[in-house]
Amino acid sequence: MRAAADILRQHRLPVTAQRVAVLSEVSRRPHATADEIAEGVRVELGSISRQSVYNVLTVLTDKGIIRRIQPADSAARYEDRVGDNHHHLVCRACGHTQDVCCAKGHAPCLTAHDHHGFAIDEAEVIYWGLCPACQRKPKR
Amino acid sequence: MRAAADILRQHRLPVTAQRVAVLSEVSRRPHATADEIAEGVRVELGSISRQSVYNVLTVLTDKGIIRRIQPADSAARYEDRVGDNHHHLVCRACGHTQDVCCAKGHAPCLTAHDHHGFAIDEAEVIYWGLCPACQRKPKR
DNA sequence: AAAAGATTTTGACATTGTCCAAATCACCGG
DNA sequence: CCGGTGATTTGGACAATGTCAAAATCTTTT
Ligand SMILES: [Mn+2]
Ligand SMILES: [Mn+2]
Ligand SMILES: [Zn+2]
Ligand SMILES: [Zn+2]
Repeated sequence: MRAAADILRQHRLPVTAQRVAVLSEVSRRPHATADEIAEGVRVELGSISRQSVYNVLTVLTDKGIIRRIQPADSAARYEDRVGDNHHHLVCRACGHTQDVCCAKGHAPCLTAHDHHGFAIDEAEVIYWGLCPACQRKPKR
Repeated sequence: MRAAADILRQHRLPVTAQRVAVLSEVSRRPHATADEIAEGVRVELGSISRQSVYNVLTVLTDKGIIRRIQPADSAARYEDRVGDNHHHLVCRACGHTQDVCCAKGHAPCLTAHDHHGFAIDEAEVIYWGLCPACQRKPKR
């Protein structure tokens, strides 16, 4: 995996400490929320504004360097792995998010039978359930 | 379709004007948000508190009378059609949401190849794209 | 018709984001 | 290496969507 700074330069984005730290954190901790990323970055950098975290995540997402996913009942999550059209397993209890390979190959990996005239560009699949840890916890 | 009041009684829920109106509105206008439902109910009832709309939607959802869906970049939406495991086509531009039959039969209609020990109870599929109307609008 | 329990309301509060203007920084050219 | 310039970062206000809790009101049941 290339260094964050190189990736930024490659996309002609000015290299700033905040961008390097946010991108590194996203790589280090897949599926983290903006807040979790901010925490991680503060360990590295000492501080970063909430707004900058959002700014950086947005520009990286727009450039296609990272991907944003937004499962129900959770803040948006971000990840490094782009372009491989994988899907997610999400725990209803703790929100733990796990990558899962696409059953088919490329996007869109499913075709709606009757697409009602929509021009579909992505089929998003989220498998909901309980992660192994939460299955063991007392149910109520 | 049975009258809202009957459905409520059938589930042993006290029948109130607010519940009847909210449930009717959800039936009448599939995939509406809580705010849109509130507007609709106010036409019927004159007024309803924001909190009651949420209370009613929550109890109806918990009883399985309606279903809540939460596409990215949109408030939660509600619908009548439960238990048929259908999916959705969502317009990236205007949020218009269209039902689409499940490619397979029952839930979970897809099986993750490697499910990483998760106990999966639902495979949620959202097809993203542009609705016919938004395809015609000038792109920018 | 009254009692008991559930629902509705009101108003405060939480979370997750976005908007804007001022301060600061990164990069380029000399 | 030093400014200048345009982009980025910050801080603070604000917006959207929900949730919490207590008091008032309604439904159901005797
Ligand atoms: Mn992933
Ligand atoms: Mn639907
Ligand atoms: Zn879990
Ligand atoms: Zn549209």
